[in-house]
Amino acid sequence: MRLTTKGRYAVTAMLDLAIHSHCDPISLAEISKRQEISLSYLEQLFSKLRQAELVVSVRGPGGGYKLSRSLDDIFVAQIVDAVNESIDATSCQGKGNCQHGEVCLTHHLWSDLSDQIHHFLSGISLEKLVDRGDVKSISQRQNNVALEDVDHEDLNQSDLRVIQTSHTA
Amino acid sequence: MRLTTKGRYAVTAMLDLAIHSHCDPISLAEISKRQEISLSYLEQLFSKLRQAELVVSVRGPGGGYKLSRSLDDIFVAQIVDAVNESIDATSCQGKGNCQHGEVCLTHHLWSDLSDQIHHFLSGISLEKLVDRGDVKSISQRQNNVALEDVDHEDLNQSDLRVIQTSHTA
DNA sequence: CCAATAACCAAGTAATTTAGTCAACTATAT
DNA sequence: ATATAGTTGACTAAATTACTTGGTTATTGG
Repeated sequence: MRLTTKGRYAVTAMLDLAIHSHCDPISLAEISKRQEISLSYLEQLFSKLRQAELVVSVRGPGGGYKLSRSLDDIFVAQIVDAVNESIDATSCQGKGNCQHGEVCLTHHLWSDLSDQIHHFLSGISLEKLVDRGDVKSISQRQNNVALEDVDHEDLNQSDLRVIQTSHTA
Repeated sequence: MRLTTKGRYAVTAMLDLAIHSHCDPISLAEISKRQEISLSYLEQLFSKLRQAELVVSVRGPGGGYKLSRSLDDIFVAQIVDAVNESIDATSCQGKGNCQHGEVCLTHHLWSDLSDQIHHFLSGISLEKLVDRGDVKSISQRQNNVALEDVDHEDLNQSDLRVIQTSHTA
């Protein structure tokens, strides 16, 4: 069963994208700053998210990533699936060959658990998350922190503008 | 989120114990043989299971482990908790300090998921598992295999008796 | 009593995975 | 042209898992 920082990072980044994306693509650099996830690591994750057709990329200046479809059509389970190979709790990846080609004693238990988890995460869309009160307030806090960080850095005016518009748009 | 071979082994071993324990304690060597789990590894796991008071040990010849209480009072969640430090899906172990002492954007999602998993596994007792048809048939298969293995080894008559009685009792 | 049994315990280790770095390359907007 | 930002691959440090090794203690049947 794999559900570690990798899957959490992916969902967090996608939720960040969902909150801040309106028309312009969002760069990984912005997500990296707000969610404090290594840029290079985000690149790896978004490579998989793109392969899973959950996001589309726009290259070049002003580029970034956009969600491939509407918020109510992207589910947490899909995101986790895209970066982890599965959220399967069995040792045999559901194949049922855990003990000499046959199922082990607890195979069905883990299979049932996998179904439960998958069902739960499949029911949660990005839209649902974005609409949550706690998510809204946490996002607002992150925006403020991000703006403070900008003050402490030696950025030029255009950098600042990009970050501010993505917050307030 | 930790739910790997470790937790699976622990549950499998406990279920094996539940199936075969009637009055006499069951040695880890027997469980090791039937479930194909390294004996030394089982020792480590049972050390934790004993600390969690899920099993009691009997030392010396004829010794082994017994469940500390009845089958309907031991739940899968307790077993996993005993060997993994938690089945928590959050990155902060539920403390809510995932981002600079405050909750991260997806904290509540993982917290909810943890509750779901815990609730599911808390509802499954060893008794429920033992009563399942698939568990019964798999256990029977394992007994047959264990007996075949005995034939291939150079064991004395008393060894054979111990294993057979534990199967049929 | 004593030897066999089986739990107990600590330390070490190989393999795997995660999380992240580094260095290059490609497409595109200004 | 040049800066931006995605794309890709290889590589690495740290952590964790899944063991192994080598003991020690307690208990029991002979």
